[in-house]
This record gives sequence, C-alpha cells and structure tokens, in this order.
Amino acid sequence: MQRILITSAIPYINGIKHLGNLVGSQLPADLYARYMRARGHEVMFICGTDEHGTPAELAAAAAGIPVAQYCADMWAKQKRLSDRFQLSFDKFGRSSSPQNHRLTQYFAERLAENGLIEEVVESQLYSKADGRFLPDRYVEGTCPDCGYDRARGDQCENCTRQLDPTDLIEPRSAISGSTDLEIRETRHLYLRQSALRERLEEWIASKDDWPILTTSIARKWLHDGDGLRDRGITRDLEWGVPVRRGERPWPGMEGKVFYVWFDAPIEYIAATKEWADGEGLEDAAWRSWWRTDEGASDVRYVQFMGKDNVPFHTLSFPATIIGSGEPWKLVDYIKSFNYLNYDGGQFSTSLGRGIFMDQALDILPADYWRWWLLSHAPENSDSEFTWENFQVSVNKDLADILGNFVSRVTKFCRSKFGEAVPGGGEPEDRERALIAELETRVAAYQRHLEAIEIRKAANELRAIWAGGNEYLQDAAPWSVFRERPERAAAIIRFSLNLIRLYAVLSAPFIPDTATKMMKAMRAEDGLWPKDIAAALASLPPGRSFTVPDNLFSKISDAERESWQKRFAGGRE
RNA sequence: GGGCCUGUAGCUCAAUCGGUCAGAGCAGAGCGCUCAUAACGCUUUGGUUGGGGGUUCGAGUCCCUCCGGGCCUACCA
Repeated sequence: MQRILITSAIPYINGIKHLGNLVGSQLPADLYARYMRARGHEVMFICGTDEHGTPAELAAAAAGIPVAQYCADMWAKQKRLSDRFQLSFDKFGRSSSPQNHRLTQYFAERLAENGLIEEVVESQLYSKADGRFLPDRYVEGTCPDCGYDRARGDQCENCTRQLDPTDLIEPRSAISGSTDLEIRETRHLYLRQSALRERLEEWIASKDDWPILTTSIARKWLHDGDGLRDRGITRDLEWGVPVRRGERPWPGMEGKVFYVWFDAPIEYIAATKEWADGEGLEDAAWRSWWRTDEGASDVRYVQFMGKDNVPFHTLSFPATIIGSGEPWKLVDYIKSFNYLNYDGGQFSTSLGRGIFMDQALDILPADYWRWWLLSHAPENSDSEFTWENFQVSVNKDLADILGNFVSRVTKFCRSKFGEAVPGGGEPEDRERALIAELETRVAAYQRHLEAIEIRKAANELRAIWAGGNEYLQDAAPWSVFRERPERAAAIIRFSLNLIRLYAVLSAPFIPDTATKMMKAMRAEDGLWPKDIAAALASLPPGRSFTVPDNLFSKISDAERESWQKRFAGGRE
C-alpha cells in the first residue's frame, strides 16, 4: 500500500465553472483518486476555492454584497456542484480560511528569514474614482499603434501588440471608465525566484517522466530572457491574506495582502489542515502528508491542472517550498491538460458560451458527462466538445454497449430462470477464453490508469464492456437453452458476474452507475479484482438480483438539437 | 516578435528507441442473431500521414522550409 496525495488546481471563486474547467483538473484528479483508493492505497484528495484577488472584489461590489459573503455563497455553490459530479475530495477547502492565512504568513516569514524576500518600490496606475490601484489589464485606452479604442493596458487585442498602461492614449479605468488616473508609488514584496533558479532547474531536469506540456512551459520560464524573474507576491487590495511576517506585523506593508498566486497553492497544505481540524484530528494527521520529516517521505504527490497553471506549480510554488528551507513535500508528478473547446470556439464564462456545471446536471446525470469528458480529455492537444460527438458517445458506449449488456443479461435470466443467479453447469472453454482476454485487458487498463493516460484507459474500459456482448453473442444462451438449460445457466451466471466485475472496474469513471449495478446484483464486495477467474465466480448460485431500469437513456436528435441551440451563447 | 504544442480515414483518436502491410471506435456497405434500450455480433469499403525538400537500408516519427490550428509570453487568475 502506498500513500498518495492528490491535488486538483483550485478553481477561482467567481461564477460556476464550465466543463472545460472541470475536465482540466478536478475530474481527472477524481478518476485517479477513485482508482487509487480502489486499489487499496491511502489517498488524500484535496481541492478548494481560490478566493482572493481583484475579480472577486469587483464581482462582490457589482452584486452589492460584502466580498466575504460573496465568496462564502460562491463556495457553497461550487461545493454543491462538486458533490453532484461525485468529485470525491477529502476536503474542498477555501483559500480564505484562517488555516491558509496563518500558513501563508508563515511561509512568507520563512522566505524572509532566508533572504529570499526583497522590498521593491514600484509605480502603478491608481484610479481615484475606484479608490484602487489598477492592474494593467484593468486599464483601457486607445492603442498607440492601431488606434483601437478598447486596447488593454497589457496588450491591444486588435493588433496583438504588447503594451504598457502608460503607452495608452487617454487611459481610463476598465472598472468605472474614470480617466482620473495617476501614477503612484507603492511598496511591494518580491520573491527572489532568481536566487533559486539553479535549484529549480535541477529539480525540473530530474523530472524526465513528466508530460512534455509541463516541462516545456517550465523550461521556457527558466530560460526566457535573463532567466527566471523575481515575482511580486503582494498587492494593494482589501480582500486577501494580510501581509504579516509570521505572527508579527510587517512594517511598511500595512493594508496590503499577499498575491493570490502566492497564497493559492499554499491552500493545498492549508486545506489538508482544514480537513484535520474538521475531523478533530491532531496536527500530526495533516503534517504526515506534507512534512517529509514527519511521515511524508513515503508519500507520492500528484498534481492535476490546466496548462495555464503550469508556471505557478512548476516554479513559483516550488520556489516557496524550497525557499522555506524546511522539508515540505514537493510535487512528484504534474499532469497538465490542454483546453477543451466548445463547438468551434472557446468556452466563455463572460459570453455564457458553452456548458456550465449546473446546466450540465440540469439536462443529464453526472455519469454521462464524466464518461464523455474523461474519454475525450485534452491530454495531447486542445480538444473539442460537439453535441454530435457527445450524442454518439453516450448512445453507443453507455447505452448500447454497457447499458444494453446489463439489460439483456438480467432480462433473459428473469424470463428463463427467475431473479436469482442460476445454478448448474460449469465454465467451459468459451468462459476461459474470455477470462484470459480480460486478464490482458484489465492489466492494460490498470497500466493506463497508473500512468494517468486517461483516454487510453477509457478505450480499454470500453473494450472490456464490448467483450461482454461478444461473449454473449457467441455463447448464445437463448439458443443453448432449448437443448441444454444447465449450460445456459452457466453462461448467464457468468454474465451476471461480468456485470458485477464491470461495476467495480467502471466505478472510477461512472461511480453512480457502478453503484446501481452493484445494488442490482446485491453485491457487497466491491474490491478491485486480483484474480479475474475468482472475481467472475463471486456471485453464488441462488443469490437474488433485481433487473435495474435502463442504466442510460439515449439522446435523441431532437434533444441534441434543442440543447445545441440553448447553449450557443447567452446564459440565461 | 519570441517560445511551445499541434495537423494521420468523412468524424474522434492510436502507432515504444526511426523498423512488418499506418491501427481502433463512430459513420458507410454487406451478412448473421433475436436475449436486449431498432439494441448485439461478424465481415468489409475508406489514408500520397497538411505541401515541398533532405538525412537514412528504412521516416507518421529526425532535419529544413512553406501552409493551417492552438496555447503561453510573468500586474487576470
């Protein structure tokens, strides 16, 4: 048995996440967590919300409620949706938690003591009307190059030129439109990542088994220009972790908070403490996952994230960990994902284009989405959701291959032998052949899941399901029954056992359906099969079962078309 | 501008270190079956691997170049 620590990138607090966000980190992380638990490993699976920063403050202001209240409400919504998607987090924490405040301040203190924090006075645009400093992209104006009048302070979207806010002609606040802007000096803390460059480079170089997407992004940042740059880790905001040096105030930093990207990854650790506190456990319980000197030396730590998160997880967060000078656990493997696009374009939260987690569950149960998203996970390049593709996958894989197999076996048994596992007959060559095939396939399935090759695992699982139909077609119990009813009984007993086996193997992908299948078979033993032959003899003759309702409904053309229209843009 | 990823059958994707005839699923065609959600099974059509050039006994894979798609580029997160 191994101890496996799994974190999914924590979604930003604003709004309901779309399916692209879901498949980019939380869902594959859940698949891996469920699989590893099923194999008997001890798993700690952590996620939460990333609550700080300018967008949260603005959204709360727009909604006319205090930002703390706004975040609490949004956290509850996101938590509820995670639960409904069966994301099996051990803790869905909050980066605004007191635990994270203390840990963030603690790490900052450690970094300062190790000479890795520098105070820098910089000039930034300040908006008097908004009463806040404006990040570059919150400044709008006319592009000096192309004359586009809605260029942002970081880049002109029209001509793609990189800009400085001061380049803009007639700059204005993107928040209020106010042109009453001035340049003010402000003092900030910088993390001296440049001082850690060699250690980070060496560490990244040692990770030769990481996805190329992960390491290439890290290397780019390490080598770009003069190499890894120092990074500001504080902001002039109200909402966030107040800048303190551990327990003590930090002179000159009054009224400032840490930058979200400094405190958000620390929340992985803090959420584990939130879990321990919630369970009434001692600190040793969470520290044994994170401190290699307190029990975490045997922990394997795997992170899941979208590609936009990679620099922070390969460089900034490790810089915090390494720079602390303490034996905190560094990540062992980073699985990163490309983007899922929606029907020829990007998912867009602002335009309401695409499908959001709440809407998805309004029209179909979680397993439909889990199966499609995981079997099409954007592992090697951006991938695309289309309704046609979704319809085909659901109807073919779930309804025809798996659902129909369960249906034909249970209904045939009910009509010929009644609703109990029939006795009589013995396994013959046909059964032994399927067992041999399954041994090969299950081994491949396990290999793919262990390597976090999600689409390959899904393909293998589909082939395992299809094997049941091939077997049944070939064994043809409906013909055999007339002459040799005991042989038909053996075939059906074997097939009922296949249903149970499929439930166990499929549970990481489609947990709700797996539970239905187990219940229908009245099977309690959900342990991962060690021996396929034994697993296929586990339902004893005489054990009653129920014929379940169809496991999956097909998506009709009419439904597909109406959903296609409904989600084309303009979220209601 | 710079960096990275990507282009394989109508569609979605495979193909270890460069090594048999580039493979699956879906869609299409044909046959079979009748237990089942008009479901299942078997057979089968379909590819100048984006274009061009090069290295090699051998290239989807390596190199150059052109064309297309995407991402990142450090003060959104």
